[in-house]
Amino acid sequence: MRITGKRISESTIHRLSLYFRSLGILEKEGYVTVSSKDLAQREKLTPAQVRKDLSFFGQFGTRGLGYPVVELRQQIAEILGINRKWNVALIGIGNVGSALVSFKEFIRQGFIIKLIFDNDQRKIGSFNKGIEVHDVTNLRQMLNKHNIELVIIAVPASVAQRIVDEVVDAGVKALLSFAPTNLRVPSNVTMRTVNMAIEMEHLSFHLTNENLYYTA
Amino acid sequence: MRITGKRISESTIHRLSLYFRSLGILEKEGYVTVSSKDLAQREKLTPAQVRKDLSFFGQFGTRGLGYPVVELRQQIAEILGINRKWNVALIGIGNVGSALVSFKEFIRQGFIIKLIFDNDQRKIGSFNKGIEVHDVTNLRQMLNKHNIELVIIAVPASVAQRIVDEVVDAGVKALLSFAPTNLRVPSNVTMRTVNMAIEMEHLSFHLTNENLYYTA
DNA sequence: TATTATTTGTGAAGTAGTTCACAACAATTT
DNA sequence: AAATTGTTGTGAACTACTTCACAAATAATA
Repeated sequence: MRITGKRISESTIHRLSLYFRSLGILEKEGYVTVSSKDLAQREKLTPAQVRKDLSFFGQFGTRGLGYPVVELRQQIAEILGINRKWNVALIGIGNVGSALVSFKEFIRQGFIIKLIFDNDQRKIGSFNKGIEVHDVTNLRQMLNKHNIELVIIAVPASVAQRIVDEVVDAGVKALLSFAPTNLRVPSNVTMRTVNMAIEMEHLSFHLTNENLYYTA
Repeated sequence: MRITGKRISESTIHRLSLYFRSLGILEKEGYVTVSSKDLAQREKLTPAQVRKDLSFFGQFGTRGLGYPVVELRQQIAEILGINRKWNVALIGIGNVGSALVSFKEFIRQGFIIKLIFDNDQRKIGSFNKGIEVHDVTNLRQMLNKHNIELVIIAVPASVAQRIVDEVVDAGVKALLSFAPTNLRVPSNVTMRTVNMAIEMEHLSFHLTNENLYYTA
């Protein structure tokens, strides 16, 4: 466990993900070191922001030279917890669920979908990308049996809270939800929500209020 | 055009979307008015935050009583620009694209997918949810002809920037991208990016650094 | 009608996040 | 080997965002 004593904001974590990706590209391009200035430029940030973000977790750079690309990438992977595999379950194999199963980036990052659940008898027993679809009735015991650490919720809004409660009850501490509804989880559980309608609303806001004075 | 003279943060816009959804539920539940306290509770925010957010755009409430549910919802719809229909084009009808076409929330919010594009000859000419798939070669002229105001990018990372450039060139001012790569647009164009791998990395960060002292 | 209870709207205060600016240090050049 | 250049790491300053706190206004009650 890393002890920094300093608060880490969600924005910093988000930017670490961005740095991780840029460093992957830099590595492919053959760069050995990279300066905060270059990294900032690629992500449209300030060099100070990059240095500050990294400084929360240690001193990775060399003055006068910059950061070692391969090593920094590995360090960030460790910080983000993506230097290992995670057992993931997907609940709901509708349109969104199907797209997620095929999302190659997940596998590449070590997020391995081990189990798929649905409540539709026509889907149960079928296979998606080689993964069998299980009856959601057996949710809790299956999650435990397969040591699932991370669950993706891709079910209709109407049943989402019930499923979330069961998942939390099974001891899962991290959820990614695509259900367009407010879901409650205990404070020791992390849940992130992806709501594409809200993303669209940001865009329509900007189109509608083109000349409005707003911040980044 | 609304002139507030004050800066509106992206967080405020995001919360307006949340309020809009809560107000829809409140309306269904038969509430006539709602206090900032109640609204805040539903979204796990502070009452002051709710009032401050709304105050950027006008005075919608009545002291001692609260906000009129139906009217406030309509006002927020107007602010967000979702009191009308928007012509949307979807580029790339792979896994993600297919999921988006079926996403009912889009239609309900007035985001109408008018055109679908792909570069795969086997898909061109076929129909998805009643919408024909067009050859991406004709992108620019089709976008103009159909008055597309908003484009969703669901193509592989490798071709995303080229497509984005064409879309921008066609005069589109708002893009939603699902391509897991850094894309550049001019400053007068709004682009939002949904990257599910980054969402997963937030989760694995929290699982990995469970006891780390971090901010909301 | 007067009094009490609510709840908004907002300036002020407080907190969090970003950028500045420079000492410290490493690499390169002369 | 000294001087110059480049770049990090970080406290301080600044900016943005959130919460506080209360006057003002309305509704409910006596």
